Amino acid sequence: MNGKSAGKKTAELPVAELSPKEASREQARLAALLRRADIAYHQQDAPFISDAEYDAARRRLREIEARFPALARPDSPTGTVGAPPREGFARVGHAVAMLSLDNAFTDQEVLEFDARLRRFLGLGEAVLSYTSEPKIDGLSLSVRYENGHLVQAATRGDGHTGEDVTANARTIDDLPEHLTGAPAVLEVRGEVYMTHADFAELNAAQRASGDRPFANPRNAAAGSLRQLDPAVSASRPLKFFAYGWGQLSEPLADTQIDALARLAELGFATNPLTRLCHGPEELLRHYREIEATRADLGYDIDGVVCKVNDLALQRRLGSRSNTPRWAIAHKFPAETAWTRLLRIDIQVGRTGALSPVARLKPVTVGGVVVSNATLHNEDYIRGIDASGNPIRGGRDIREGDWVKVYRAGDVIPKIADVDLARRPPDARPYEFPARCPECGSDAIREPGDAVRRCTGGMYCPAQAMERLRHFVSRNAFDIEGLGAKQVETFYLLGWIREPADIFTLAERDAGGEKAIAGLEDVLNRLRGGADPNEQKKALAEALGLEHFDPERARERFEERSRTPLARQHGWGVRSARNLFHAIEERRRIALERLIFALGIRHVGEAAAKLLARHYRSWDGFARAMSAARVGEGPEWEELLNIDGVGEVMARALVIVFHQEGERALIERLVAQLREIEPAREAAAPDSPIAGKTVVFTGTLERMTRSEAKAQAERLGARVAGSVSKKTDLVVAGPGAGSKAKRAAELGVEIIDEDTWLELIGDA
DNA sequence: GTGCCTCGAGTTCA
DNA sequence: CTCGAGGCAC
Repeated sequence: MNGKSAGKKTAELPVAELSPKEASREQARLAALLRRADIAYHQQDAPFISDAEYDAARRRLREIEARFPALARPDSPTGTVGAPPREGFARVGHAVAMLSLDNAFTDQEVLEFDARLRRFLGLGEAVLSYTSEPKIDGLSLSVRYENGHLVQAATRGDGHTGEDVTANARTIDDLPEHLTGAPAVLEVRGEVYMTHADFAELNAAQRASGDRPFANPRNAAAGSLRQLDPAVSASRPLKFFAYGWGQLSEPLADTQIDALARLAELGFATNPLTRLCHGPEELLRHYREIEATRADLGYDIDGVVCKVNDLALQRRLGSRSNTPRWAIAHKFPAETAWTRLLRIDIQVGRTGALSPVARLKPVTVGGVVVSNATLHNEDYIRGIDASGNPIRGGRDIREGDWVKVYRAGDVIPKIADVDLARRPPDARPYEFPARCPECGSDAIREPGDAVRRCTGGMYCPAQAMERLRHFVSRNAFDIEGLGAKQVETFYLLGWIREPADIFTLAERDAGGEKAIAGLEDVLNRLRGGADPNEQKKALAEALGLEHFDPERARERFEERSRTPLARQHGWGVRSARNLFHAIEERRRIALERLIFALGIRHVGEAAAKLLARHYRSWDGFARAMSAARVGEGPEWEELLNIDGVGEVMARALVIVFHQEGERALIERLVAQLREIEPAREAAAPDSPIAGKTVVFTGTLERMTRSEAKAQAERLGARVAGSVSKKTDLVVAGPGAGSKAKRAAELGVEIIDEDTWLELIGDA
């Protein structure tokens, strides 16, 4: 700048032009201002500066702290500096789930979306209005305001539980700290992103400081928001577009477009390209407009989001388990790249499924280097199914081919095309192995099945190892310090061949345990003895040394305390002990985790939960499975009658409990456990439906079936899939058919949805 | 038997 | 994230 700038008041200078001294002065001024403002606002309820001025001051202070880290003080009112870096982020539950969106890739799919909604709503030929806005390629954030104050910010996570990134979110300029005239509770949802310009600058700085540059703006934004030290986040140029909301104490508006306008009024950035569109043709036109300007936007977008404008209609349409019915993401075609397919490998999964994987000449697709891609199954590689029909997306793929790679959903690498012109003349159609490449057993394909499976069962090393990995996975036994990698190592060492072995590991490692006990003895002697010479003598003796020598004593000490495990690379005495401790703790396990951990085919997390809730205890479950016979008898009927269990799953369960090898494996495991916690008892034993068996049928209008089911279970009822003598109550919506009829025949009480809601006291 | 919808299983890379 | 398939309503 020019020499005059020195004469300007410090408060007016851009932060970049401040000398360290000026910065320090300015920092003190701003900190004092903010502190006074906070007191006036919170304690005296008499603000003397506007929210905008407050935010500007806070932003400036943050900028100074980011640029002059030496000035950062732990008591800074920005609350962003000096906070002790934490282990990770606290988990936060979302009061209103953050759902993901259904995708559309073609115009056709958008037209179908519109047609589906009009059919669902019974609108006939009437035109539905939608909002249409760019889909920002960043990461979703939910920001909670209470009485106008920003109190919490959370990432999406799995949609139900995210991570608490409040301190970091406070450093985003587009997020006001205070709102005026907002509902008492307001959760704003939107996308955190980084512009191309900021991204380039950040990466230049990363390179200059020797740090690794980020692959793309989205990764940079995600990495910046998930910094453990908020001061680092503060120095990153993150931005935010609001596009929706979660929990609200009062509605924002009657339509999506007005709600967005309201958010903009409150001080949030909303995307300027948002339009109201009448009917699907306008949606498609807007999509093309946005596609045309995509390159000039200055930030990444990966499509356009269409939402039903009328919020009352949104409510009527409701949501499926993971996606709202009233919105769709119309995605741009994914980026692709050509590369050479070097080789096709076969992997063997937990259930014995043989999956072909393409090993590729590494190639960059969408900023990420890809060297593997899934090829799904046998038919996919041949491009035709078993009956000779071409399959969707399938190609005749051969080793040596040039292939076009893309990342489905911007994540999973897949093969989109094969360049036949460049196919090597000697390329042969890939011959899918008929034997398991891991154990040599026959690999067969059941009729109607898409995958070929190894028949080696628990005797196939690949399957055994995959089953162990599944056993220790997050929703199964989840043993700290025993991840997929560790089990793999232990499996290869021969220490763990089946789940029960995990629990005898400590015992078998006991050579070391004894040594540790011996060392403790030595330590005790050291602490007890008064005479240093006596101590040395005692120590030498305990370590089997003739004379005391510090170096040799230490060597011996280490050597003695090393058990087989502790001798492993990356392990030590302490980590081994921690592992054994974590394993001990898991001798107590929730029933549903145990059932899931068994890795029975078709029995995933949801099914395991169902079974645990139904049978209540391990004994009840195991006895029923052992007593059941496929296709007949009361136990079989009971199993099938669980809502969500069909014949295929029931068969898989019963068969496992009747195969000698599998059964013995389960028994060996259970013998190692101390306590299997029964499924949670009814939360409300005094509710009117506690202990009753309820069946839902027909269309429920006020809630989804799964919501109704979850609610009934919370209140202590069992939800069954079909009506029998044991059914106490049938809740029938419009369109109920055979089930209501059968209930009437059996004299079971039938009520409608409203009566049901009244009954459970939630009208 | 057909058409949702959800779940299970397998997948990649940072 | 996606595909295939199980389960259920119609």
